[in-house]
Amino acid sequence: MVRPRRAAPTALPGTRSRILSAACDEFGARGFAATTVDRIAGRARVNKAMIYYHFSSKAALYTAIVREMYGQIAEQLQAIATQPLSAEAKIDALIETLVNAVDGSRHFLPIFLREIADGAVHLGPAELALIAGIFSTVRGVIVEGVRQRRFQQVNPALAHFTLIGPLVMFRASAPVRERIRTTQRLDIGEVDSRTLIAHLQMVARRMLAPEEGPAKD
Amino acid sequence: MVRPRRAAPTALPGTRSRILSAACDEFGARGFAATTVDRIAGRARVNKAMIYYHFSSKAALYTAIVREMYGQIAEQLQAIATQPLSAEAKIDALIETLVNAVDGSRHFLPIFLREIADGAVHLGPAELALIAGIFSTVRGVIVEGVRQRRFQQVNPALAHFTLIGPLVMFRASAPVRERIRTTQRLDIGEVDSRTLIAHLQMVARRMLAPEEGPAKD
DNA sequence: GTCTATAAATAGATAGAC
DNA sequence: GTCTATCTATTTATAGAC
Repeated sequence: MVRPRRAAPTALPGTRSRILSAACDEFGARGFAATTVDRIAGRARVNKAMIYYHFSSKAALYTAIVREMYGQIAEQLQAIATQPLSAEAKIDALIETLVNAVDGSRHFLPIFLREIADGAVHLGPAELALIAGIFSTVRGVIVEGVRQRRFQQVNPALAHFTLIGPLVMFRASAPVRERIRTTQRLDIGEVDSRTLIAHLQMVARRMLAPEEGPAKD
Repeated sequence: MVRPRRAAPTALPGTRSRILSAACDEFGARGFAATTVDRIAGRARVNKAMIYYHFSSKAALYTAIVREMYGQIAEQLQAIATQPLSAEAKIDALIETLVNAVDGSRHFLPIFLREIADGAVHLGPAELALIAGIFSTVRGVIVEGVRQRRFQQVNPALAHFTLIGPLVMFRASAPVRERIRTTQRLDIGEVDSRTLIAHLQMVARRMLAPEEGPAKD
């Protein structure tokens, strides 16, 4: 699926990937508008003109990053949804994969949150399709479980965001919590990936459990 | 608490509030960095120089908006937490108040989400204290319920974000869902305030219910 | 592929008249 | 309080040498 980049024979090693990595850092830390091409170039240790040699514009560089980031996670989730597992097991696996993806990339959530806040104005149909795919996969498993009467008659849209909302907001707000902890003397608390996964799976189990009779565990 | 503005005797009516309203629209729609003082001036139908007469800088205008927005909700939540109610009733009331606040302001969530994503770099101690107050109030009710054994032994930080995360992400993502619905033919679904409140209260009740014996309702 | 130099547009902010 | 005009710095993007 990933089209191999034809690197010119005389290319310096990794220039393009250094640009991508630096841009990811900058966009993740500051957002699209506040990020300057100058800073990306400086961080990547290349001249600014190099960025325009490899990418047609600041926006094209940004969408390239979004496509790579969200393409990976969309694929992983899709793989889970198509496995022959119970709806409960798929939910657990989706949660584990989402937490690992979020905890594996410092920039995944900041970029995601800003696109949500911006109404995805920086994204084209291709990137929007990836986000739609993520949404569709999670939602599909919930609908499947409800149809099979394994889950209670919950609104799929609300159940969907009850799965991802706590993860997204808790992990994304860590820097703000850290500022609050130091300047306001209020420690809200941190948890490791394993604890977070267990909590989200507990919430999902309780939320989705049918009205009568407890969930099977 | 709100210091009354001394309007100069000859002031045109509402200039300052038109600026605040226009700035709220612009910051909410585009974020701090992408918003220009020119656009705010145009929307408020005042000259750009007027903005600098009323506010010392773009940043000061922004923080004034944040203080007003988050000050109001912080007060409302605090009022609930100090009432003589059971922890369960306080949770229900907090949820209802939060949903109504979110649904009552088009710009509340976009601004909040971007500050989360940015690590609150645009906020000073005063604005940070307001956000800390919101966090502290919600968290305090959870800790209270756990201490009274009315809630199960849940991690307060995780329970906290399980309450607000679904609300924030579901409502904030409505514009993106709308784009997905029209361009990707995927309808994830919308709900009214009442349905959203009921769902969040259901999730809270199930999440917090003690291990043995159902919640009292 | 990589660089220097610069174009062209736009940003935040201010001076000063009224 | 409100406006016109402008300053200064910064930004995206490109031309052209090597």
